[in-house]
Amino acid sequence: MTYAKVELFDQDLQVAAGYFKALSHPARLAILKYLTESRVCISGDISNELPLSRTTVNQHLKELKEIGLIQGTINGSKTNYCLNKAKIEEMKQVLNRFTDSVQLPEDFSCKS
Amino acid sequence: MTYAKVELFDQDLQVAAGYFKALSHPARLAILKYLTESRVCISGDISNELPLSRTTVNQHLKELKEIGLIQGTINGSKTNYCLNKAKIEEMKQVLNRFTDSVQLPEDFSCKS
DNA sequence: ATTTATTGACGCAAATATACGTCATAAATT
DNA sequence: AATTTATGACGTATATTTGCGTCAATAAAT
Repeated sequence: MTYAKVELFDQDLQVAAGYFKALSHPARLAILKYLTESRVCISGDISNELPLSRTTVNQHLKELKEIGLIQGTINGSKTNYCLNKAKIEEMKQVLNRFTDSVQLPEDFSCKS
Repeated sequence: MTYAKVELFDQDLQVAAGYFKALSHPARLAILKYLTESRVCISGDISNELPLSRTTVNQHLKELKEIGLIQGTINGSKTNYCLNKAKIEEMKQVLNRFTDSVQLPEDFSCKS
């Protein structure tokens, strides 16, 4: 998604890696978890929930927004952030498709 | 897993984020995929499969090894790398536990 | 109209990740 | 024994991520 060499890999691996990357920081997991529970909330509320400054949380929100997992709706001077259900479902599919592809057989063992 | 602030989050989020991070680069996904198909192989073989130098691939292998997803067995002058089935299963559980936790209800919609 | 919130954009410093080349080491080959 | 192979450790340059403070802009409240 970011480094030059990344583009030399198969498209499906790039896409999967992109989602994994979006989930690679606990702050972003915490945000998704919080949005799941509250369904709708404003960004300010979220930074109160996390041990990070408002600007840093905002940056994580931006990242999640850019990959499409959440969406922000402007409401007066506030912004309501919530999960993008369709995108989340798509992500789950992509992630499962990958993790399923590394399924090992019952009798597997490391033969050295 | 890496940044100082990461440790301020719940343990389960840290663990999940650690696995997601391990999967956040297509080279590592390609390695896992390749190991799944060949079951056992040497590191040199893998770098031939990827558009990266041997040392870079070695570094990705090291990362996967450190988190436990793969293991390397020294065999003479060669090293046989293969998947650590138990750890992979554990990872899948952790990842699923998280993704399941962001399951949204049928009637969900962004209320602004 | 003037403050007071609420946000996002911008820039900066420090920490990490990525990608490689070079070396050293040990095994296999000649 | 000398050479070739195979690997990992180490160092380095560059790119990206984190984390945060400051500012500007807009909305809300006084």
